[in-house]
Amino acid sequence: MITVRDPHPWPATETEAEALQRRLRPRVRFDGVPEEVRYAAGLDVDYREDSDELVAAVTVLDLADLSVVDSAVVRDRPRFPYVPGLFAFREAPPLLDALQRLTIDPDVLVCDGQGLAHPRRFGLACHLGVLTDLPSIGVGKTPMGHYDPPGQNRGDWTPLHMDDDEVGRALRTRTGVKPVFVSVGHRYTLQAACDLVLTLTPTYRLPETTRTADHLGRQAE
DNA sequence: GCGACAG
DNA sequence: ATCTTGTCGC
Repeated sequence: MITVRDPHPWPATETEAEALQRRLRPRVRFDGVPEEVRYAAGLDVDYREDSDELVAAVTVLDLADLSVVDSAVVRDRPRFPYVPGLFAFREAPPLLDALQRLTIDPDVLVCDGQGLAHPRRFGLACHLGVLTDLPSIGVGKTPMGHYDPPGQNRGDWTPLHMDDDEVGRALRTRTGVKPVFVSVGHRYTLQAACDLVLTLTPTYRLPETTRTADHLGRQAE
C-alpha cells in the first residue's frame, strides 16, 4: 500500500510553494534504485473546462505485456493555479489520492511532466517520488531546458541542459517524430529511465502508461 | 525591463 | 491544458 510521507500543509502562495520545493529538494535520492521493475504506473490529469474540476487517473501496467492490471480515478477541485515551475501544486493532490487507492503497488511512477528538469530541480516526478518514497521518472512532451535535436532513429538521444546542468535527455521514441524529454524523479537512474520509456513506447511517441491513464481520465464521468 | 515558461 | 488541420496507425 502506498502512503504519503510527512504530509505537509498545502501552500497558498507561490512564495510558499517555491520555499517548499527548496525544502523537499534534498530528499530526492539517487540510490535505492529498484533491481527489478515489473509494475509501472502511469499518471495523468484531465482538465474539465465546464465543471472547473480535475480528474486524476492512474494505471498500473505489467511490463511483461503492457497490460493494465490496476487503476484508480479521483475527481477534485484545483487547489492551486497553473504556474510553470509549480505544476505539482496543481496536480499532485488528486494524484496522491488516486495512488493510495491502488491495489497493486507499482515499482515506478511514470509522470506526465518533468523530474529534475525543473528550475529548482524539483518537478512533479521528484515531488511525487519524495512524498511516496517510490521510484519515479518524468516524461515531458515539452522541454523546459535546451537540447540539440537527437538523431532521427528510435532510441537516439541528446542531453537536456538547464543552466549548466545536465538534467535529462531528449529521447526519440519513434523514428522521425519529435522526442520526449526524460528526467529522473526519485530513486532511479537516467539510463534506466530511458530504457523504461523505450520499453513503454513500442508503437507511439508517448509511453503506454501515460496513454492508458489519459484515456481512463477522459472516459471517467 | 523583456522574454521564456512542464500541464 | 485546449483549438485546429493534415496525416498516420489500427
